[in-house]
Amino acid sequence: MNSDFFKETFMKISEEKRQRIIDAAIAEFSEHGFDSANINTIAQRSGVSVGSLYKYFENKENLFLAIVHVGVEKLKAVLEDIMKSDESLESRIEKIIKAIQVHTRENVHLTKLYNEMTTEDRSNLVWKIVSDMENATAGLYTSIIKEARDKGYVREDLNANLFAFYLDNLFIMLQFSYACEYYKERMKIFVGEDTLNKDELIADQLMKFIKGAFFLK
Amino acid sequence: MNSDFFKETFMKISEEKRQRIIDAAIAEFSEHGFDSANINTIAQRSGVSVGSLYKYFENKENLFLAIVHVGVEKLKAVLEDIMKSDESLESRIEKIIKAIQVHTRENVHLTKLYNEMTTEDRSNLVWKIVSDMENATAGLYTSIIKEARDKGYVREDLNANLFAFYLDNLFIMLQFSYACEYYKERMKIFVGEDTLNKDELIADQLMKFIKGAFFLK
Amino acid sequence: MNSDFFKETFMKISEEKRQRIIDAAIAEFSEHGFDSANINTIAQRSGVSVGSLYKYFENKENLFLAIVHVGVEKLKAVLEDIMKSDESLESRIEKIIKAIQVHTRENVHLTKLYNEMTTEDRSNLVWKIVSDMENATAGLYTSIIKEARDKGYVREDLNANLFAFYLDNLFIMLQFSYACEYYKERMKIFVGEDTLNKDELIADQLMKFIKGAFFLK
Amino acid sequence: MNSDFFKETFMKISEEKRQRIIDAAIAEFSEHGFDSANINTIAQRSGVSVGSLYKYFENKENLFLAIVHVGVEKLKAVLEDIMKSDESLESRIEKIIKAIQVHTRENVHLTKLYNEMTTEDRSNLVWKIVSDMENATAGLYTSIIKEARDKGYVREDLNANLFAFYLDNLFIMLQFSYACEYYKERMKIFVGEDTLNKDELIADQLMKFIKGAFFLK
DNA sequence: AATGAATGAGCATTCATTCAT
DNA sequence: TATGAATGAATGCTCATTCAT
Repeated sequence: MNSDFFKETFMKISEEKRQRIIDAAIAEFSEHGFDSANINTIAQRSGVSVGSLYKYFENKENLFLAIVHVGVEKLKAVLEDIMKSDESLESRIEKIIKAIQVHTRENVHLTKLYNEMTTEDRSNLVWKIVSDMENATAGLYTSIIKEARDKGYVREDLNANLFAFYLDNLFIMLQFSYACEYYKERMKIFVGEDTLNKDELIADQLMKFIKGAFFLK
Repeated sequence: MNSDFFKETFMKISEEKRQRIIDAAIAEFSEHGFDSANINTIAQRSGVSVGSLYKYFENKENLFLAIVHVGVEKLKAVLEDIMKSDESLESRIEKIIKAIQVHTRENVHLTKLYNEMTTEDRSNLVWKIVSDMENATAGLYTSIIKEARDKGYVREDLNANLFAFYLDNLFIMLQFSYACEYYKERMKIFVGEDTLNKDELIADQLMKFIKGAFFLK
Repeated sequence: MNSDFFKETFMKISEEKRQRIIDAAIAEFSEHGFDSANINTIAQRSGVSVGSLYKYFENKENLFLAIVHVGVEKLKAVLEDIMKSDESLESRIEKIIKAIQVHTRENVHLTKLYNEMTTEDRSNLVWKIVSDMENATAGLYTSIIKEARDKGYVREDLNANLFAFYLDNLFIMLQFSYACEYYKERMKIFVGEDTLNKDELIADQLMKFIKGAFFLK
Repeated sequence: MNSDFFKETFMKISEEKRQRIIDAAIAEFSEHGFDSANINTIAQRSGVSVGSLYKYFENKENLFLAIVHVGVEKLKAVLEDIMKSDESLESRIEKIIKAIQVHTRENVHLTKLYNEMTTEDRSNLVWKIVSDMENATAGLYTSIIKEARDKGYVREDLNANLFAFYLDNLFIMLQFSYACEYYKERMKIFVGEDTLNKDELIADQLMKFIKGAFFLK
């Protein structure tokens, strides 16, 4: 963990307690946003006193940033894992789509938090944490696309940077559509009520969409 | 205007005063988010007393919802205007992209507000307002795509609903990338610092991306 | 009143309410010192809501400074009134002593506050307010002493500045001895339990002490 | 040491550690006042755990009182040393003035603490500790003055108790003027900026002032 | 005996909402 | 109808004190 946001003491407590705090904070922040999130509630939810919380984190903002950091690292790990294999662009994209479906469902709060972050006043600070990941994935996408283009696997006339951008846009919206109430409702309009059972359809069609965009026919 | 969110009195005041209130509220809510937005500040900014504000709107939430409603209607008008022409799918998509670029720049606050809305807590209420528009656009996209598919203009194997969904996803992210700090920063990673001067490139490549996804070659 | 410390709104309320707030604040601050003084208690004591208090004063510190200012102005008025007459040094000193006895008893809280002030961390800020008075009285004392010296009424070998300093020191201690618990107890050691009935003795002997110090015999 | 304020355990630790605690406490209390003084900071400053501190002292108040006691004893020693010689009143006063100048500069914290003590709230408790010294010095001053008066060395018409009182008042103010920020600033008004280099002048004039008050001419 | 992590009551300050004028 | 002063509940943060190790 990046210790810019928490004090030494936070690493001295039991792994289990640390996790309880992180979980409670992610839940609270993702449900209410930064301003309305209640530190006292986080303390209660995690079975820790407010005083202790302030022993671990300088203030509310740092707790928030630490939490964001955790979320980012988790997502980064998932994506890098996939991207660093040496499979084809096509199969990597397919894997990412599936991974997003699984990871997002398992980390709904984290994804909500990510959406929350994009609205904050604090986005400059937040940006410092997230940019690391965004840079990493952007770079990966772009280079893989370039490689595929140079090998003649995908159309020549595409701008690798922008295609990577649109690709990532589709992925981000996919995440939100699985986690955030608003986007979940919105997806129902297109997919129907039982979105849960349509994972495969959603993935297949997205794959088709993306392949069409990228590949020669 | 939909009177679910404001009291009769709001329609009795001058158009100009009403607009001042709406503008001030949009600015305040989009800058600080729902919770941190300050009703007293909105009153000041719009040159109206708090007392009056509460004569026009039941409470903070209703003011927010009324504002959201305004934003939605505005966006809806832009989109419907474009979609209701009888041009080809391709040229309509092109027009939407350009329209988003122009409209978003002119209505940064509104777009931020839209992002804000997608955030928890109030999303159920918000959904009631937005669903109307989302349904409309979703329906439009889908039917146009179906039509094009039936006419053999686009690939046969696409699911019109889902392709419409991904299309709209790309549009939403494009809006945010032009208006919200976080997404603006993120776009820079892919496009470089001077995103302002790359409107055409961004539009062209997005067009290429979408055309590839949809069209036969 | 010096408006550096309160907001306009404070002058818009009724004289009576303003006085209640000032009295409550003086009492609270003089009893507990700056840090332990409780704003919520001041609000209650003065029959005003906390919210209102914060409408009148930016924060706790400004309320404190405003209060100090009031006290200083009051004392200043008393002293200047006496010093500006054109009586002899001797009779002016006598009048000051009597005035201190009366004023201090009538403004016990204010005098306690003055003692409190001398200990505060905040003494730089406080100093700005008080220095005005201290400068005024110091100047007055010094010039009167100089005048008396030049006229040959008092000993020639005295340094007017320093004699003014010691004179004022005696006056300050006299005030505290009438108002602050600690100094009251201490005075009893010298004067006996019923200090209350010994005003005259105390004044006479102090007069004798000072006259001896100043005057030729 | 008077064990009313500390537990047995405090005497069982090394002299050096004890001194560290006392020094840290004097510094903290004199810098911030009783309420804002931070026990945890005192623990850190003295390199002792909070737990231990509470093993030595029942609570914050008792630590404060113990500290006050130390300060009082120190001052008492200085004064008694001087007063118990059998020199003349005049030379004893002179010695006290010089001693105050030296001692105060060496024990600024202690003097600030003394001023702090005179403040409300705790003054009853404090009084119990200080009264011992005040009684001693008051008695000493008074008896010496009486003696001098009976011997015809000083004016007959003075009330020994009250003259002792005023004398002590001058001494107290001298101390504060050398140690406490507020009083230091105030002294500058009378003496000018470089008070540091005017020790002799200050002492000489005070001597003159007091001698005038006491002695026949 | 010594430690220092944990506790939670307490307080300054904000702001949605009300209501007398 | 309009005003804006008044309200007071709510919350981030601190620190004296405890107690398991």
